[in-house]
Amino acid sequence: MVVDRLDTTFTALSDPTRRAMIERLSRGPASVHGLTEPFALSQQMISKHIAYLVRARIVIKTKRGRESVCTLRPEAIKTVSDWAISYRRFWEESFDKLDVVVNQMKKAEAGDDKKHG
Amino acid sequence: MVVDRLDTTFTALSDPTRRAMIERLSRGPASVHGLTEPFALSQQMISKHIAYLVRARIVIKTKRGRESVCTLRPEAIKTVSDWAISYRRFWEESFDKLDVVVNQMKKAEAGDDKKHG
DNA sequence: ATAATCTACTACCATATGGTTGTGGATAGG
DNA sequence: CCTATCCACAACCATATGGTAGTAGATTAT
Repeated sequence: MVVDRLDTTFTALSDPTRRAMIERLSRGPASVHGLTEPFALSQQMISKHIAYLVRARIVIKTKRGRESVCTLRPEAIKTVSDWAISYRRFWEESFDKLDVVVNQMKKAEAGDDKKHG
Repeated sequence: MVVDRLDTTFTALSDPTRRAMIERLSRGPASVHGLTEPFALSQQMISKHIAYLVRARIVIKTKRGRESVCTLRPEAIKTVSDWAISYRRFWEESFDKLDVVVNQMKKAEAGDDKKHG
């Protein structure tokens, strides 16, 4: 079930329009029409973009009369965060190593004035 | 500079082979050949996948003799984490609301036995 | 020098994606 | 009922991407 949702999730996130949609939806649900206005794109393209978000289960669409209301799924975004954070140890270690190097350089510089002429 | 690196970054992350490469590289640098073996893909495809990671500045390639050594850029992964975490407030609020709903349901259930009979 | 190894470059194919245009269905409002 | 609005569906196009096959360049080993 949780299989390769990461594929469709990251694909959905690779487009700036869709990320902007997420930003918009993070402030509350919106209809397809409501999502069309700010983006200067055709209604068809907006629907297509929404389809990618729905496929990745980032967004849920609900019929309400003649409108389709789009709602953001918080868990989906958290999934991305979880993926990245699983490498937290890696980048923190790297930054620690960088600190060590920087400090060594500072020490070397401090006792190294004569060489720089 | 920081422009739309998110586009290429998320595109790079949308493929399971490339995510596996990142996993591999998070445990240390590797040559193209070293990355080819575990994946049962042609050398050409591996190079192509690496190209996507390089384009997104997730990986850096360095020539060493006849080899190309690939190194992971920790900052790149952190960028993804930062993006997701920028919505942290959103999903935490949502989960809080969910908690409220769940608690209300529990309360309702507790004093509601007669209706279900 | 010759051969084996590591990598890049090119051409080629199928599918996915961003985008347009046209249209039809369903609902809301006059 | 008639019309405007909201949305979906289909056809179509250009480009990007996953993948294969063939080959050539550069470095290492014999």
